[in-house]
Amino acid sequence: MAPQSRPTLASLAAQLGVSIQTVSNVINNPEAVRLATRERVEAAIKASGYRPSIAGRALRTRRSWGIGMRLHPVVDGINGEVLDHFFHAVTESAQAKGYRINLFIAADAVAEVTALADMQAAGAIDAALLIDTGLGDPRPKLLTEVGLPFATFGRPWGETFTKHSWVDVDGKAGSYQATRYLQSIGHERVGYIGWPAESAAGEDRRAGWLAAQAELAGELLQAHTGNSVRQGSLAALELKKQGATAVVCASDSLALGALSVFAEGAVLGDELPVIGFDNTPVARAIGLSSVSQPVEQAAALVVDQIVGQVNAPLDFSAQGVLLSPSLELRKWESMVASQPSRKEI
Amino acid sequence: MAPQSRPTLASLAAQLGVSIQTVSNVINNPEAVRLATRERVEAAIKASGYRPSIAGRALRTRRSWGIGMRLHPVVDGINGEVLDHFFHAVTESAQAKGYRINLFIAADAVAEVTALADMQAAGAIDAALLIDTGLGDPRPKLLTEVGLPFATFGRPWGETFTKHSWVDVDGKAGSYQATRYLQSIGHERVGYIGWPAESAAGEDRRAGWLAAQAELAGELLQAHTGNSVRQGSLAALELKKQGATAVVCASDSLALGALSVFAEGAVLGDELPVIGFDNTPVARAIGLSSVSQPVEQAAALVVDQIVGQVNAPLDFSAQGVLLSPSLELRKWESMVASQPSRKEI
DNA sequence: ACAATTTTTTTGAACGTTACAAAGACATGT
DNA sequence: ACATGTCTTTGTAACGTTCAAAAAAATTGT
Repeated sequence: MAPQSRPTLASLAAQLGVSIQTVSNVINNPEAVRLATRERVEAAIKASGYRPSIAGRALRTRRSWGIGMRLHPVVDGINGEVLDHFFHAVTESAQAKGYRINLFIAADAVAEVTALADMQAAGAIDAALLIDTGLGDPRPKLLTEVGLPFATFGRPWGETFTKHSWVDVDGKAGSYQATRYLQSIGHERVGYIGWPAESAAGEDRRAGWLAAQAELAGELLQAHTGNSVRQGSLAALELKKQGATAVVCASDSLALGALSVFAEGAVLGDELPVIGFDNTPVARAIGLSSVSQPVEQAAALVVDQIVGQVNAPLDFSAQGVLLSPSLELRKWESMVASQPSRKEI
Repeated sequence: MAPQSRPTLASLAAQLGVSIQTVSNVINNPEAVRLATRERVEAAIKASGYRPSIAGRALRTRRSWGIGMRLHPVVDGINGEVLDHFFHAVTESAQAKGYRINLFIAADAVAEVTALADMQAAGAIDAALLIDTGLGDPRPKLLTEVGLPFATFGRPWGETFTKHSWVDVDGKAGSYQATRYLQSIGHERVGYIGWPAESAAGEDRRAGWLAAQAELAGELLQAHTGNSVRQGSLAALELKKQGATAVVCASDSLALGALSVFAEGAVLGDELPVIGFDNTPVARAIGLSSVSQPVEQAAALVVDQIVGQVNAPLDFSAQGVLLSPSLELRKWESMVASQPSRKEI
């Protein structure tokens, strides 16, 4: 009634001379309304710019259309780009299905679950999306106990608790492909630079290289280290000493470091004997080949899983999907990471 | 009543033998309740794990405690890290004040405003946070017309519409400081590598270098280019030809490129004659000096501004805050970006 | 002991929506 | 004309919360 206030079902109904329920039906159950009435109501809705109140709707239906997602601490930055991309894709997929992403921060896994449970209790979210599952991750079990629907980006590692929906990328397949490629262009002694064995995803990536190199029955040249560029360089130097002529790396950061060792003598346009992981912008800029994760597809699938669970919470057909990454081949484009031959520029 | 359902004010009240309003008061207006009653109610609340329904609350109070924030397309990645950090800090600040961040995506500025207006109409958000203001940005004006409280990270550039709250970092002061530092360690011919003149933030950063170099009355050596590492290298090469001995760059990406030209002959531990901007992890890894933005402070302030506007929408005391960046000085740590002298490792 | 005052608690209504059931309109077959 | 069935519309109630005002209880002063 008040001129300033936003339109509601009641105000529209009064204006049109129909009942509130009829207007509601036009929105939620159009087939139940006679065509003539429907069109009249739809026109009024459009003209008024009416939007259903999510509070009113949530109160009545007990659905918030919110998905809780923890914003992890800023990680390396160079590798966080994959998560960045994933975030974007998830938000897009969720939005397309009518869901909104609710961000929050938490200090650790337990605090994350507590925060999610609180948000659920408050009716702020219908489900959660977990990122970056690790070995023995406690969150899936806890969330299941709480009764909050969820899916994870990252498979369940180890035996802890596996009855949930997840999407992950097959790191093993990626590094296998990368290693085989380096072999195919003439490298027999392909080394691997990766993370400590505690990292489940890291071990997965290592397994692919291992499988490919084992086929050649040569010496296995590998290094476990941190994720910095510097550490990549140091590890690369060591592997080169041991006779490696090329390396597959667990990340682009490590690959960037390895370049300074393995790109020696190469000129712009060459295929570099180093392959990274995650296909970050840095790799693109430099012309570094890298294993690319199908981030958008993963995001779409994980949102599908979440929506499915929200709509059918009883149907406990938890499923996992393992996506295959692809190898992005490139030639050296930029002179970073080694002294360029000046004439090439 | 039902054993499964979550506690509500009504269920608590019934259980305690008090009225609903009393329980509500314990939560929102504790001073109004007698101590003995209050403690009894508080104990029951804690024991039951009760959380107020945000839907019920929002419906009644017309406050959603949501802040809309657009997730921008993944940018360079190497520089997006600043935004990443800002996102994190904003979420943390907002959460500490009881607000939740609602993510969404939009194709362009107009779509962003439309989406925000829709969310406001639906009662999903109370306010918006705009990021990355550009020259002639249409959003502040549009949002003001819509009547949605907001603040921006980024000052209003140009004359378009300035009556709004904002927080920004003084890029000019940062590059001035950087240039002066390079001068102080012996460089007279400090060049500048920046972005095209269309970039308002870029021009701001350039202005600081300009001011510092103008004081020496020497030749002004500068280049406008894109933001890639490669372009940084090319520009650096050109400036070096013209006689520059050091450069200040508009970003760490550019600085990374410039290093391959200006770090020639340097050894690990040297102070590099290149200074970047935004203090990204890459700069940290390499040992590149960089201008650091006070991201967390900016986030806290912009959230303060938003909360202030939500609570006092009539008080139109739009204010801008300009924060000073700091110069992070480093010494060359990693061998990326140039051939390392092998013995140093 | 009682009126006046203050403190504490309760009552009733409303925020906007949808589920459910019932009523009304309309057509069909006898 | 009337019962029967289908299609369309409407009334009532409820989701959980807070506001405003009224009622009840406790405190104070005389």
